[in-house]
Amino acid sequence: MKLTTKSEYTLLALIHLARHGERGYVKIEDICEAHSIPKKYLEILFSVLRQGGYINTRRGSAGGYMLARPAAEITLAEIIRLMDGALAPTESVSKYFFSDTPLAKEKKMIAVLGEIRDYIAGRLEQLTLVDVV
Amino acid sequence: MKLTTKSEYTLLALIHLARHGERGYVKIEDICEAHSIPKKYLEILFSVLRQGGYINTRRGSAGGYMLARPAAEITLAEIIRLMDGALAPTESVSKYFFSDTPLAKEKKMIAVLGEIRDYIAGRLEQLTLVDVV
DNA sequence: CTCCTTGTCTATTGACATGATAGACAAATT
DNA sequence: AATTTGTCTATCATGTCAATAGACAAGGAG
Repeated sequence: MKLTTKSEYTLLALIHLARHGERGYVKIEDICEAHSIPKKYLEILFSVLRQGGYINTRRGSAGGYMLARPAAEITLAEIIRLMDGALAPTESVSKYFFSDTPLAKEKKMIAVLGEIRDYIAGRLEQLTLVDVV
Repeated sequence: MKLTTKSEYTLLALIHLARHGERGYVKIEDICEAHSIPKKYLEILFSVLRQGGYINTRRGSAGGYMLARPAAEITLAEIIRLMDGALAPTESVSKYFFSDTPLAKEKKMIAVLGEIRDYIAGRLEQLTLVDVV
């Protein structure tokens, strides 16, 4: 499991959008100023969110970004997976990538790590943006 | 939290030593062959373990490596911390590094991540080498 | 219709960590 | 003395993270 500034900035920005709610589009610069995020960097992260269908955009003045789905339907797990990859501590215990890691043959290690993965995934899949706003 | 091949190779090697038990020193090459670990790379990892007091060494023929402490007293948590750093998902929820991360001001996020950290740390601190041999 | 505002795209960068390798050196056993 | 093994220093390729720059496209305001 990885949790880089990609996920962190993204979650911050999404929380910002969730707080702003239905009151129209939010300019990227407002978000960046509020949380000290480099503008050009957040643009890249937002382009991933847009392609993932999480946000709607509008250009021109009065343009900006807005949540495309209800905050209650966006889980922390999917955002982190989208930005930083699988939640498993190591590849060999990821549900979707059964590629070999050095530990792959140590069944007890795999069991331990799998258990931790299940906890992390379970917890983060329960939580949505509304829980952290 | 990070779990790279450093921790993975190290855990594998320690498990190997634990299985060999009191039956004398184990050559690094035997370990490498058994688990497909690059020899020169494992040497580096072993030097960290030695400086940490986890293994004893002996040179010359019939030399090699041996656990310096009972396997039951070596937790998975300390090995992973030694090789890959803190167990917390992100710096801002690490017990020892309260440095600022972007999420630092979002109390609910910190609570969630702290909870996950506590679970991971608790689990890995309970488990020792004998549990995974 | 034109200007201004804002998002979109392509690319490039520096810093750092990971994973690995090579070779000289030191110590202990036979 | 010869052989075996660990120890040390150094270097390397690759990839990711984090950030920045600049040209371009689209929409709204006047």
